[in-house]
Amino acid sequence: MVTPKRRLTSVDVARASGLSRATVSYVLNNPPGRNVPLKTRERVLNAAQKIGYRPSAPARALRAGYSRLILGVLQFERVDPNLARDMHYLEAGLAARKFTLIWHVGSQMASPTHPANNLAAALVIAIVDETDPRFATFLQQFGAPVLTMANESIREAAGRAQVAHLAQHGRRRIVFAASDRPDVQFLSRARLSGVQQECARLGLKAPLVQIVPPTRSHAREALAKILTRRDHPLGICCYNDEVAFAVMAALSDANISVPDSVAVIGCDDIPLAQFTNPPLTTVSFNHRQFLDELMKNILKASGGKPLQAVPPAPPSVIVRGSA
Amino acid sequence: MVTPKRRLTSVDVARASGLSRATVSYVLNNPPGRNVPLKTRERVLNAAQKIGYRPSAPARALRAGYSRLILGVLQFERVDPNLARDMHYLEAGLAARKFTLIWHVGSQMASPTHPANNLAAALVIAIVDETDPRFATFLQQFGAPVLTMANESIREAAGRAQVAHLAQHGRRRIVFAASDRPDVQFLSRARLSGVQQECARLGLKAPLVQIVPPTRSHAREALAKILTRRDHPLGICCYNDEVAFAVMAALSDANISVPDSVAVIGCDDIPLAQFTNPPLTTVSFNHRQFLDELMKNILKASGGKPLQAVPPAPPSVIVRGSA
DNA sequence: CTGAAAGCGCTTACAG
DNA sequence: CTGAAAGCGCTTACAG
Repeated sequence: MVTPKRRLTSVDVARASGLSRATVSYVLNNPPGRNVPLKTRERVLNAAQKIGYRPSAPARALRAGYSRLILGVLQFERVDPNLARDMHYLEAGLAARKFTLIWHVGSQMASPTHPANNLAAALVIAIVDETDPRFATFLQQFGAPVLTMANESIREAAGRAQVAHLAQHGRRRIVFAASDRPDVQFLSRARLSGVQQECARLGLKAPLVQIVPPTRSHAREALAKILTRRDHPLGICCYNDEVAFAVMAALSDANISVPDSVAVIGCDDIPLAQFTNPPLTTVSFNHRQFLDELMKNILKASGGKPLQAVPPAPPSVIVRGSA
Repeated sequence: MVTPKRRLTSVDVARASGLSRATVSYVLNNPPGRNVPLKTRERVLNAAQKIGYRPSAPARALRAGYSRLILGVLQFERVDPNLARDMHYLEAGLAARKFTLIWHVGSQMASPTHPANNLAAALVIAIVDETDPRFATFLQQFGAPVLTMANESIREAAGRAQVAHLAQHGRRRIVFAASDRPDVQFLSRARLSGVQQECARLGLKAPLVQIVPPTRSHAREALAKILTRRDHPLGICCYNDEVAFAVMAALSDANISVPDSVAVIGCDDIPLAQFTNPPLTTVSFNHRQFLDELMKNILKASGGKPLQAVPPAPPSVIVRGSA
């Protein structure tokens, strides 16, 4: 006789184990103050395993009023190998506490009533432009407390560290090489602000700002004018390592020696940074400490406690050769 | 009088609009064969908007037995700027059809009964190592049809295209520069297979295989022996552009001119590829066409139709200077 | 268009 | 440990 295919429920586990639905649930959820004998536990778990039972997350979430889902929001463009490593670390920590971290990587700002967006997440972690007011609205739609990870002060600190390093190595004229990507302008601004602060503190002239397009020929043209200024030893702070690659290529094309004539410093320490000629000096963020704090904060917040700001660890300079 | 905070339900919308719960649902879901007059529609939508109603996804999923959630599974390490662009395209297309694409990026293979993993997704799109049998088990736990995107034939085609280009430019001795990253070995193998096929087809000797570590000094050492072989004009097919960066740096350190002495070709066409000296010749995938096919397939599959393999478009060589 | 109702699968308080 | 039950919020078939 052929039984029609049907979702397996806790009733099936109860039947298969010869126990009650209540006991099945107690075993599977381990509520405090309910000690099911080991033998009974095993009967339940074996039966569940045997018939291939998987509890329904929607039903659970509906019943509980919340889920153990944590939703990360970011754009794929923001993912670099370092961030990837950090996110694995974060996810492993959350998984150990039975939270699942899933990601919304979209640029799609769907309507708030769009049900598919309503995941009943316990918490939203946003790695987005917190200065963009549209994001506040967007994040609200998920109907969960929001923890914004992006952090202005750490970005400014990176800019300051770049200038401090260049100044220590005798550069008196600072250029900030900005990205032309619209989606990172807010990051770029914060970093520039740090560069400006440090120039002022050290008594240097205000930095020149030059947007560097992401293609070789355009980067070359963009930098041509600035490179004729040789009033002082030039140091170029790049928005990030990608921009630094473009700057290094432009300098190479113009036969300008690095770091003798012009020093270049990047930001992020991507794995490819060591492969420029000369290898790229850059700024590295110490995220580990930050993530540990963040994790504590997440666990608190998903338990209903209010969120608090997490202070980032200071960035450090990785000296390689370009500055 | 202070009302206690409570989740808003469709009952609240019914009350606020002075209509019935059934009507609210009909307006919000637009079921076929139910034509609610425009005026009534507006009353419902305005009320929902006004009180800030957001339907409960878990309740909906529980009722419907399925969700409009599509779960993508990949590792952040696999994300490059090109993939990011493609995924935005895919997501926008799905969003237009009211599907939400979310991502599981973890390496955590949680237990199948872990409820948080049970999202009741309509479909799972996996960008993973399909040759790793553990993934099959892992993906099953999501309890949805699985569409594996990774595709052996396109990878082999990339390897063949690399060799064809090098051979056309007079290289008779082919080296395959492999990655040492454990997580891409299966990709690397497929690409090598394509390289071997094309060498055989063109009557070249079987390619030498050299693992290239991702640090400059180790890459240099690894390539030292191979570079002494000058029996034939050498062409190096790199597993991807990252490996190509390491190879180019090693050649530069050894004062070997590219492409005169040794030609180098990458794979993927990452944005930084143009910034090596000389700029990197590489293989580019035409994903757009593939994604359109994939989208059709997804829509079919989430409607219960069986999945079918999607043939990829052939890759093309971007000629820049290194080969 | 309304109103009353069933039922998706789950957890949990309750009486035994 | 069981058994019967309620209720999370939703959609939808039904009679009116």
